[in-house]
Amino acid sequence: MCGRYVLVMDEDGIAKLIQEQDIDHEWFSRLEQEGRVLETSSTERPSFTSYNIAPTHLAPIVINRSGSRQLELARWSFVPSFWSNDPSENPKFSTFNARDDKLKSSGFWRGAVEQYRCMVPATGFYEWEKAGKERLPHYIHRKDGEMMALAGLYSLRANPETGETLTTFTVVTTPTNRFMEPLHDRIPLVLGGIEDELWSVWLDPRTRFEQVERHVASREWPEMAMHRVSTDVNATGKAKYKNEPGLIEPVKRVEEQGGLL
DNA sequence: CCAGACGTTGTT
DNA sequence: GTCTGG
DNA sequence: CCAGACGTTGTT
DNA sequence: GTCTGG
Repeated sequence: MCGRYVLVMDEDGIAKLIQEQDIDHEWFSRLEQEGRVLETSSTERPSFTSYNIAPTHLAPIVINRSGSRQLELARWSFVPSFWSNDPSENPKFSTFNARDDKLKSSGFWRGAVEQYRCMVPATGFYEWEKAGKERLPHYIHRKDGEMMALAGLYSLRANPETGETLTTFTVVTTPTNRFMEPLHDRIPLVLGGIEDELWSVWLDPRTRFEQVERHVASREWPEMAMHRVSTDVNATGKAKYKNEPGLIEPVKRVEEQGGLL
Protein backbone atom coordinates (compact mmCIF):
# COMPACT_ATOMS: atom_id res chain seq x y z
CA MET A 1 0.00 0.00 0.00
CA CYS A 2 2.55 2.60 0.03
CA GLY A 3 1.91 5.03 2.86
CA ARG A 4 5.39 6.48 3.00
CA TYR A 5 7.97 7.01 0.31
CA VAL A 6 11.26 8.57 -0.71
CA LEU A 7 12.13 10.96 -3.49
CA VAL A 8 15.70 12.03 -4.12
CA MET A 9 15.46 14.26 -7.14
CA ASP A 10 18.48 16.44 -7.69
CA GLU A 11 18.80 19.05 -10.40
CA ASP A 12 19.92 16.55 -12.98
CA GLY A 13 17.16 14.23 -11.93
CA ILE A 14 14.58 16.89 -12.61
CA ALA A 15 16.20 17.79 -15.89
CA LYS A 16 16.08 14.17 -16.85
CA LEU A 17 12.49 13.87 -15.73
CA ILE A 18 11.04 16.84 -17.52
CA GLN A 19 13.26 16.78 -20.58
CA GLU A 20 11.34 18.73 -23.18
CA GLN A 21 8.89 20.32 -20.76
CA ASP A 22 8.83 23.77 -19.31
CA ILE A 23 8.77 24.03 -15.57
CA ASP A 24 6.84 26.85 -14.16
CA HIS A 25 9.20 28.88 -12.00
CA GLU A 26 6.25 29.28 -9.70
CA TRP A 27 7.01 25.75 -8.74
CA PHE A 28 10.29 26.53 -7.13
CA SER A 29 9.04 29.62 -5.33
CA ARG A 30 6.15 27.70 -3.92
CA LEU A 31 8.49 25.03 -2.66
CA GLU A 32 10.36 27.68 -0.75
CA GLN A 33 7.21 29.31 0.62
CA GLU A 34 6.01 26.00 1.96
CA GLY A 35 9.34 25.44 3.64
CA ARG A 36 9.51 22.11 1.89
CA VAL A 37 12.83 22.59 0.18
CA LEU A 38 14.96 20.06 1.91
CA GLU A 39 17.91 20.49 -0.32
CA THR A 40 18.56 23.87 -1.88
CA SER A 41 21.08 24.79 -4.44
CA SER A 42 22.71 28.09 -5.19
CA THR A 43 21.34 28.07 -8.71
CA GLU A 44 17.71 28.59 -9.67
CA ARG A 45 17.29 25.05 -10.79
CA PRO A 46 14.87 23.28 -8.48
CA SER A 47 15.46 20.04 -6.70
CA PHE A 48 13.41 17.99 -4.27
CA THR A 49 14.62 15.52 -1.73
CA SER A 50 12.72 13.85 1.08
CA TYR A 51 13.56 10.55 2.70
CA ASN A 52 10.27 10.53 4.53
CA ILE A 53 7.24 11.65 2.55
CA ALA A 54 4.06 10.93 4.53
CA PRO A 55 0.38 11.50 3.78
CA THR A 56 -0.51 15.25 3.96
CA HIS A 57 3.00 16.21 2.84
CA LEU A 58 3.65 18.14 -0.34
CA ALA A 59 5.48 16.28 -3.06
CA PRO A 60 6.04 16.71 -6.79
CA ILE A 61 3.79 14.97 -9.30
CA VAL A 62 3.63 15.10 -13.10
CA ILE A 63 0.29 15.98 -14.64
CA ASN A 64 -1.18 16.70 -18.05
CA ARG A 65 -2.45 20.25 -18.36
CA SER A 66 -3.14 22.34 -21.43
CA GLY A 67 -1.63 19.63 -23.57
CA SER A 68 1.73 19.54 -21.86
CA ARG A 69 3.20 17.75 -18.93
CA GLN A 70 3.87 19.80 -15.86
CA LEU A 71 5.60 19.20 -12.61
CA GLU A 72 3.37 20.26 -9.71
CA LEU A 73 3.72 20.31 -5.97
CA ALA A 74 0.72 18.53 -4.54
CA ARG A 75 -0.61 17.41 -1.18
CA TRP A 76 -0.61 13.69 -0.63
CA SER A 77 -4.24 12.83 0.19
CA PHE A 78 -6.70 13.13 -2.60
CA VAL A 79 -9.68 15.43 -2.05
CA PRO A 80 -12.24 15.14 -4.83
CA SER A 81 -13.30 18.32 -6.54
CA PHE A 82 -16.89 17.85 -5.39
CA TRP A 83 -15.99 18.06 -1.71
CA SER A 84 -16.18 21.38 0.03
CA ASN A 85 -13.12 23.47 -0.52
CA ASP A 86 -13.69 25.32 2.70
CA PRO A 87 -10.40 24.84 4.54
CA SER A 88 -12.23 24.71 7.86
CA GLU A 89 -14.12 21.62 6.76
CA ASN A 90 -11.84 18.64 6.92
CA PRO A 91 -12.34 15.66 4.66
CA LYS A 92 -14.23 12.82 6.30
CA PHE A 93 -11.48 10.35 5.56
CA SER A 94 -8.00 10.14 4.19
CA THR A 95 -7.39 8.96 0.64
CA PHE A 96 -3.69 8.55 0.07
CA ASN A 97 -4.30 5.24 -1.73
CA ALA A 98 -6.86 4.23 -4.36
CA ARG A 99 -7.62 0.59 -5.11
CA ASP A 100 -7.29 -0.18 -8.79
CA ASP A 101 -10.42 -2.33 -8.76
CA LYS A 102 -12.53 0.55 -7.47
CA LEU A 103 -11.42 3.22 -9.91
CA LYS A 104 -14.13 2.55 -12.45
CA SER A 105 -16.92 1.35 -10.18
CA SER A 106 -16.89 4.10 -7.57
CA GLY A 107 -18.15 7.59 -8.24
CA PHE A 108 -15.46 8.77 -5.90
CA TRP A 109 -12.65 7.99 -8.35
CA ARG A 110 -14.59 7.94 -11.59
CA GLY A 111 -13.88 11.47 -12.74
CA ALA A 112 -10.24 11.38 -11.70
CA VAL A 113 -9.36 8.15 -13.46
CA GLU A 114 -10.79 9.53 -16.67
CA GLN A 115 -9.44 13.07 -16.58
CA TYR A 116 -6.92 13.53 -13.79
CA ARG A 117 -4.23 10.89 -13.85
CA CYS A 118 -0.81 11.77 -12.58
CA MET A 119 2.61 10.22 -12.25
CA VAL A 120 4.25 10.17 -8.85
CA PRO A 121 8.05 10.06 -9.05
CA ALA A 122 9.64 8.01 -6.28
CA THR A 123 13.11 6.73 -5.53
CA GLY A 124 11.69 4.08 -3.24
CA PHE A 125 9.04 3.44 -0.63
CA TYR A 126 8.62 1.90 2.81
CA GLU A 127 6.60 -1.11 3.78
CA TRP A 128 6.16 -2.25 7.38
CA GLU A 129 6.42 -5.78 8.64
CA LYS A 130 4.27 -6.56 11.65
CA ALA A 131 6.22 -8.34 14.36
CA GLY A 132 4.01 -8.54 17.39
CA LYS A 133 3.46 -4.98 18.46
CA GLU A 134 6.48 -3.78 16.55
CA ARG A 135 6.32 -2.25 13.12
CA LEU A 136 9.53 -2.98 11.26
CA PRO A 137 10.03 -0.83 8.18
CA HIS A 138 11.60 -2.08 4.97
CA TYR A 139 12.82 0.04 2.10
CA ILE A 140 11.94 -1.04 -1.45
CA HIS A 141 13.85 0.51 -4.33
CA ARG A 142 15.17 -0.15 -7.82
CA LYS A 143 18.44 -2.03 -7.93
CA ASP A 144 19.85 0.63 -10.24
CA GLY A 145 18.88 3.39 -7.80
CA GLU A 146 16.91 5.30 -10.44
CA MET A 147 13.50 6.87 -9.90
CA MET A 148 10.34 4.92 -10.59
CA ALA A 149 6.94 6.14 -11.75
CA LEU A 150 3.92 5.36 -9.57
CA ALA A 151 0.39 5.61 -10.97
CA GLY A 152 -1.59 8.35 -9.26
CA LEU A 153 -4.75 10.44 -9.47
CA TYR A 154 -5.02 14.11 -8.63
CA SER A 155 -7.57 16.87 -8.20
CA LEU A 156 -7.48 20.63 -8.45
CA ARG A 157 -9.53 22.84 -6.17
CA ALA A 158 -9.49 26.55 -5.65
CA ASN A 159 -9.05 27.74 -2.09
CA PRO A 160 -11.86 30.32 -1.72
CA GLU A 161 -9.87 32.37 0.78
CA THR A 162 -6.55 32.66 -0.97
CA GLY A 163 -7.70 31.88 -4.49
CA GLU A 164 -4.79 29.53 -4.80
CA THR A 165 -5.20 26.22 -6.47
CA LEU A 166 -4.80 23.29 -4.15
CA THR A 167 -3.55 20.16 -5.84
CA THR A 168 -4.01 16.83 -4.07
CA PHE A 169 -3.10 13.31 -5.16
CA THR A 170 -3.37 9.63 -4.32
CA VAL A 171 -1.30 6.56 -5.20
CA VAL A 172 -3.07 3.69 -6.98
CA THR A 173 -2.66 0.26 -5.39
CA THR A 174 -2.98 -3.23 -6.84
CA PRO A 175 -2.81 -6.80 -5.48
CA THR A 176 0.62 -7.91 -4.33
CA ASN A 177 3.23 -9.90 -6.24
CA ARG A 178 5.59 -12.63 -5.07
CA PHE A 179 8.33 -10.17 -4.21
CA MET A 180 6.14 -8.13 -1.87
CA GLU A 181 3.81 -10.83 -0.61
CA PRO A 182 5.84 -11.49 2.58
CA LEU A 183 5.19 -7.91 3.64
CA HIS A 184 1.78 -6.94 2.28
CA ASP A 185 -1.14 -7.94 0.16
CA ARG A 186 -1.37 -4.60 -1.67
CA ILE A 187 1.37 -2.74 -3.50
CA PRO A 188 1.62 0.51 -5.41
CA LEU A 189 1.01 0.41 -9.15
CA VAL A 190 4.51 0.91 -10.55
CA LEU A 191 4.44 2.14 -14.13
CA GLY A 192 8.11 1.39 -14.60
CA GLY A 193 11.28 3.41 -14.53
CA ILE A 194 11.42 7.09 -15.22
CA GLU A 195 12.52 6.45 -18.78
CA ASP A 196 9.74 4.00 -19.36
CA GLU A 197 7.10 5.06 -21.89
CA LEU A 198 4.35 3.57 -19.84
CA TRP A 199 3.84 6.50 -17.53
CA SER A 200 3.33 8.79 -20.48
CA VAL A 201 0.72 6.38 -21.75
CA TRP A 202 -0.91 6.47 -18.31
CA LEU A 203 -1.09 10.26 -18.38
CA ASP A 204 -2.84 10.24 -21.75
CA PRO A 205 -6.58 10.44 -21.01
CA ARG A 206 -7.27 8.60 -24.27
CA THR A 207 -5.65 5.50 -22.80
CA ARG A 208 -8.12 3.12 -21.28
CA PHE A 209 -7.25 2.33 -17.68
CA GLU A 210 -7.55 -1.41 -18.25
CA GLN A 211 -4.97 -1.16 -21.01
CA VAL A 212 -2.28 0.15 -18.67
CA GLU A 213 -3.33 -2.00 -15.79
CA ARG A 214 -3.00 -5.17 -17.84
CA HIS A 215 0.69 -4.44 -18.30
CA VAL A 216 1.65 -3.50 -14.77
CA ALA A 217 -0.86 -4.84 -12.25
CA SER A 218 0.70 -7.43 -9.96
CA ARG A 219 3.64 -8.05 -12.26
CA GLU A 220 6.84 -9.27 -10.69
CA TRP A 221 9.51 -6.73 -9.91
CA PRO A 222 12.84 -8.15 -11.04
CA GLU A 223 14.25 -4.62 -11.01
CA MET A 224 13.57 -4.13 -7.29
CA ALA A 225 15.41 -4.91 -4.09
CA MET A 226 14.48 -4.43 -0.43
CA HIS A 227 16.14 -4.31 2.96
CA ARG A 228 15.09 -3.56 6.49
CA VAL A 229 15.69 -0.08 7.83
CA SER A 230 15.63 1.62 11.21
CA THR A 231 12.34 2.39 12.94
CA ASP A 232 13.50 6.00 12.89
CA VAL A 233 11.27 6.42 9.86
CA ASN A 234 8.14 5.53 11.84
CA ALA A 235 7.82 8.78 13.72
CA THR A 236 5.68 11.56 12.33
CA GLY A 237 4.80 14.80 14.00
CA LYS A 238 7.21 17.55 14.85
CA ALA A 239 9.07 16.18 17.83
CA LYS A 240 10.47 12.93 16.52
CA TYR A 241 10.08 13.20 12.77
CA LYS A 242 13.28 12.37 10.91
CA ASN A 243 14.24 13.07 7.35
CA GLU A 244 17.78 12.09 6.51
CA PRO A 245 19.69 9.73 4.21
CA GLY A 246 20.27 7.35 7.12
CA LEU A 247 16.60 6.36 6.99
CA ILE A 248 17.17 4.18 3.94
CA GLU A 249 20.37 2.57 5.23
CA PRO A 250 20.10 -1.16 5.98
CA VAL A 251 19.94 -2.36 9.59
CA LYS A 252 20.15 -5.89 10.82
CA ARG A 253 17.50 -7.58 12.87
CA VAL A 254 18.15 -7.71 16.58
CA GLU A 255 18.63 -11.47 16.50
CA GLU A 256 21.24 -11.04 13.78
CA GLN A 257 23.30 -8.58 15.77
CA GLY A 258 24.90 -11.24 17.92
CA GLY A 259 22.86 -10.50 21.01
CA LEU A 260 24.48 -7.16 21.60
CA LEU A 261 21.45 -6.11 23.56
C1' DC B 1 -37.60 10.74 -8.37
C1' DC B 2 -34.56 12.56 -4.18
C1' DA B 3 -31.18 11.87 -0.44
C1' DG B 4 -27.00 10.39 0.94
C1' DA B 5 -22.69 8.53 0.48
C1' DC B 6 -18.61 8.58 -1.86
C1' DG B 7 -11.85 5.74 1.09
C1' DT B 8 -7.99 2.70 2.59
C1' DT B 9 -5.61 -0.91 5.25
C1' DG B 10 -5.90 -4.57 8.10
C1' DT B 11 -8.33 -7.39 11.35
C1' DT B 12 -11.64 -10.79 12.61
C1' DG C 1 -11.03 0.94 19.73
C1' DT C 2 -11.06 5.04 16.62
C1' DC C 3 -9.97 9.32 14.92
C1' DT C 4 -6.57 13.10 13.77
C1' DG C 5 -2.25 15.02 12.29
C1' DG C 6 1.96 14.82 9.96
C1' DC D 1 1.94 4.80 6.58
C1' DC D 2 2.68 5.49 12.04
C1' DA D 3 2.14 8.03 16.43
C1' DG D 4 -0.55 10.15 19.53
C1' DA D 5 -4.59 11.73 21.41
C1' DC D 6 -8.94 10.68 22.76
C1' DG D 7 -12.85 14.70 27.99
C1' DT D 8 -14.86 18.37 30.95
C1' DT D 9 -15.42 22.65 33.69
C1' DG D 10 -13.67 26.73 34.84
C1' DT D 11 -9.79 29.76 35.32
C1' DT D 12 -6.39 33.17 33.42
C1' DG E 1 -19.56 14.66 -10.00
C1' DT E 2 -21.72 9.86 -9.88
C1' DC E 3 -23.48 5.92 -7.87
C1' DT E 4 -26.69 3.38 -4.59
C1' DG E 5 -30.77 2.72 -1.93
C1' DG E 6 -35.31 3.53 -1.01
